[in-house]
Amino acid sequence: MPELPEVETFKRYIENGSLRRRVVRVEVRNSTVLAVRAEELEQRAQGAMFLSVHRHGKQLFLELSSGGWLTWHFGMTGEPVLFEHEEPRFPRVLFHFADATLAHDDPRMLGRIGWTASVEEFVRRKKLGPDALSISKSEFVERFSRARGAVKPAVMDQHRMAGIGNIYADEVLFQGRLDPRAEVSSLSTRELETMHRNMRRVLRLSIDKGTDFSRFPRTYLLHHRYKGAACPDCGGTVDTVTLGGRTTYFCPACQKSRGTARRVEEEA
DNA sequence: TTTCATGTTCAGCA
DNA sequence: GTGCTGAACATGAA
Repeated sequence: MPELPEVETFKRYIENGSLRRRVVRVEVRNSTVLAVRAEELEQRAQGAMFLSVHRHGKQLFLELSSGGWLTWHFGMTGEPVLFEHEEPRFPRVLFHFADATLAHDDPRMLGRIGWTASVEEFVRRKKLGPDALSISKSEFVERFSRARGAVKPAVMDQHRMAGIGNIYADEVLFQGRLDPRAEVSSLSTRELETMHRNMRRVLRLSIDKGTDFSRFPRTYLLHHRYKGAACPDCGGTVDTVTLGGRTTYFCPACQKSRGTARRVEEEA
């Protein structure tokens, strides 16, 4: 579930019931999801409280009353679940409060929980770009002006800008009727500014709707991510192509570009 | 049974 | 350094 809007929703979820409660016990069911030794996590979190939550891109940080921050990434299938009796299906790490538990529920175990002394230091070490909802129009234009290759992988590159993943990259490009294969350096400043605006609109709308896709406009492409789907705009058939190693859904009729990122030499 | 999946990382190559 | 591809991680769902 987790791209920027989902992680922002997780942030609010945690703020809404998991702050300032004492962690009486940390239970690690699968150390695969740990980016820190289990003993260290227990030592730092047990007896402590979560004071605040910060988000950068798809990364979450929980401030610990004992000092430093818990780093929490959700991978492809992770999510936080606060429960009292009904345990979720795939709890990998559990923070037990006196009368409730906050769990990292994650079937595929691609998420990671760790610790850092400073959010800034962590962002620097991971080389994460600016957050997609915080980046200014001018910095967006500047950073994408320096990129080469197809526009979609550039938008998903967390080093360039953090927060956009496969689903939202496709949606942002569809909203702007941009070909995901278009050479990013062929885009004008005006087109980049429009992309920045579309990106903010899509992310904000998703957060406003609680990331519930069923509440998204029917004009959105994300309702049409399956083989043979019809484009919500022109009714043509949605096509797929692999970009950045991920399946990309787009409407070849609506999303046309002057040039694609494929090298001419390779086509000869 | 096979294929795919809202992510990240790394090796190998141009 | 930049970009691209494929594989690995690990498991459920279609």
